[in-house]
Amino acid sequence: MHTVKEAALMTGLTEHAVRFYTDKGLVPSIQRNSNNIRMFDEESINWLHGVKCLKQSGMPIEVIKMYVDLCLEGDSTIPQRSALMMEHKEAALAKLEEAKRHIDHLEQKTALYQAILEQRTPDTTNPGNWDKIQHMHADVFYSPPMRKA
Amino acid sequence: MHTVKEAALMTGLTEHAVRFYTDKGLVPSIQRNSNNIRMFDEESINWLHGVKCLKQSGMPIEVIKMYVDLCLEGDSTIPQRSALMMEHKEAALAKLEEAKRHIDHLEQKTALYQAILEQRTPDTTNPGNWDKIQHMHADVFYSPPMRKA
DNA sequence: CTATAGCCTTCGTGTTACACGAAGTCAAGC
DNA sequence: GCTTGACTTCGTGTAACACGAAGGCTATAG
Repeated sequence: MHTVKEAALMTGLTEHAVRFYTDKGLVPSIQRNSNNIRMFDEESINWLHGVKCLKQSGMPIEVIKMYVDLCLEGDSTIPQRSALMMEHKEAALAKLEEAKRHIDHLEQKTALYQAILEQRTPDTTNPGNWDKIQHMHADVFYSPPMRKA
Repeated sequence: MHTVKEAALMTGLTEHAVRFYTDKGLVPSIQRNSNNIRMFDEESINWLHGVKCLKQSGMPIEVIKMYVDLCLEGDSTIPQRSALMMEHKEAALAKLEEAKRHIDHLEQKTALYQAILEQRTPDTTNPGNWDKIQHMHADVFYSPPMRKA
């Protein structure tokens, strides 16, 4: 049996978030002891993990709540739950793909910066270098610094 | 040259967001025509893409603004920009890893649901199935629906 | 010439998922 | 008996827009 503080540590959530989730009914297995203190058993910790997973993968609290409520209604809601999860998984996968593209983008930027820095500030005054330099800077971010303004 | 609407379409942002970003100074290359209308050239579209990338990978607008301002200061800020990007890339990578774990989690859930559904509602009334059923439901999400309450 | 459409502005409110602090209340342990 | 740690409610703040309203400009089409 764990307290809020422990549950927070175990899940990587803040105490605020843990209380918030329990108060919203996202941790149905939770119990209070005689002193009204939230007691988390392993199952409750699992729910917290699950809620964290769903939330961090983009599901709004409201929808998580719906899902939890469906769980509480018993086996008859399994088809709906399944559909919900499938949909959400697809959405999360799409986001993951986009995140990968963003990472690629960032990789390119950092690689460019590294290339520039490893050249130890190429001699900008030597016209012979200009092509190279222009080209190098050309995409960091996303053009040579504008001096238009 | 593109209008706000076009820029929104091209980048996948909303018009609101595009105006928001330009007003915050995140698109330094943007110009207004004689009728005070925002005109996006290719460079501005690129900035929008870049801002979108940074934001969606978790960078707060405020920090993006700092980065853009550094860009405008010229080559002398390249080391800072590089460091900023490296840090952000690392953070984004960490998030990506976590996202992957979440996806794994979701895969398991959906697989479990599929398994249950493909068995076409196993006969819950037959005690011979109970072990199987209990076990199957045991992790969907994250225990058999509580009937404690 | 006027009507419509598209762009602009500012204003104001709503949203999500908390973060944070304050104030006050318990119960347990030293 | 005092500190500690848990609890409560209250209230405010935040980010990054979303959305609508009101009002104004300009270009174009009929």
